[in-house]
Amino acid sequence: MKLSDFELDVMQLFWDEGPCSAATIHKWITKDKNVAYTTVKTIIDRLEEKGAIQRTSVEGRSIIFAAAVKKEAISTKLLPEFVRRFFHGNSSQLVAHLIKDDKLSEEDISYLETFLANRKTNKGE
Amino acid sequence: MKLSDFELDVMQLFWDEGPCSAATIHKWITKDKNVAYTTVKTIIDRLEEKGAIQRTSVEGRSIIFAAAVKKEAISTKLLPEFVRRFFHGNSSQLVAHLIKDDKLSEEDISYLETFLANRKTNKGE
DNA sequence: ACATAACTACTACAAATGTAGTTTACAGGA
DNA sequence: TCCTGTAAACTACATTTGTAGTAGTTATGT
Repeated sequence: MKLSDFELDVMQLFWDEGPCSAATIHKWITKDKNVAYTTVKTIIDRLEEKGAIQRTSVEGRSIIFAAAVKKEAISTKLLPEFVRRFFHGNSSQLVAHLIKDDKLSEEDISYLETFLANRKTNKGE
Repeated sequence: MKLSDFELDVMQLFWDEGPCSAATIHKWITKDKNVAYTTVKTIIDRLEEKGAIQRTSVEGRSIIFAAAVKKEAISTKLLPEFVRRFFHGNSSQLVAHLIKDDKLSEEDISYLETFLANRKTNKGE
């Protein structure tokens, strides 16, 4: 399933905020860019056609949609492609890039340390 | 400058292999997928229009093109967007994802641990 | 000098994408 | 019950993208 940029932005909201109506998505989207309700609705229609979201219920006149594919499923497919394209398929180069560009905040670093520590613990048994 | 998937694949070759002709690019591309020479030529024409590549010389009947934008410039723009989309703008989650998916070797991970440790040391003084 | 192969430039076209208007239907308030 | 506003469904359209054909031109070997 191939999703466009705009479609991915909408999926982002379904993934992060859970099931909701087109009107709600529109409300969120317009915080970033000014698009008509019908534009968002069209994207939602296409996402439904593609099977990326599905109807779960109805609230008044509004249809409630929810993601039908996991974010993981998409990122797991796109990440290797991204790494291939810009880092010769070598993930460690990507990490090096992040480090070099100082993209890792203190918080990121703590998170990673914890993550690595836990990993080691689990490995050990 | 927005480049399509196919355009990025061609840029990849200019970036990695240096200046070359459309015929050469075509030869490389067809290792992966079967497309006509004119298709590749069209992509090259569009890349030139977009200013992503430029003519550097002529060899016989062939025009030699070379990348006019750095790969870094593109990845530096696309990576944050990618991270925003799939990892809440949080680079460490991307790294964690790579580790979880076994995309990093033990060596990569050791390197990362060392980096994290050093970083803390440097911060402390 | 000429023919020919190959390379460029131009044209074409369907599908996808971003964007939004128009029409229809119905939920909910007066 | 009827009106009205809102949401869904459908239609529209320019641009981008992937894909390739055709026509024109020229380097080069004979």
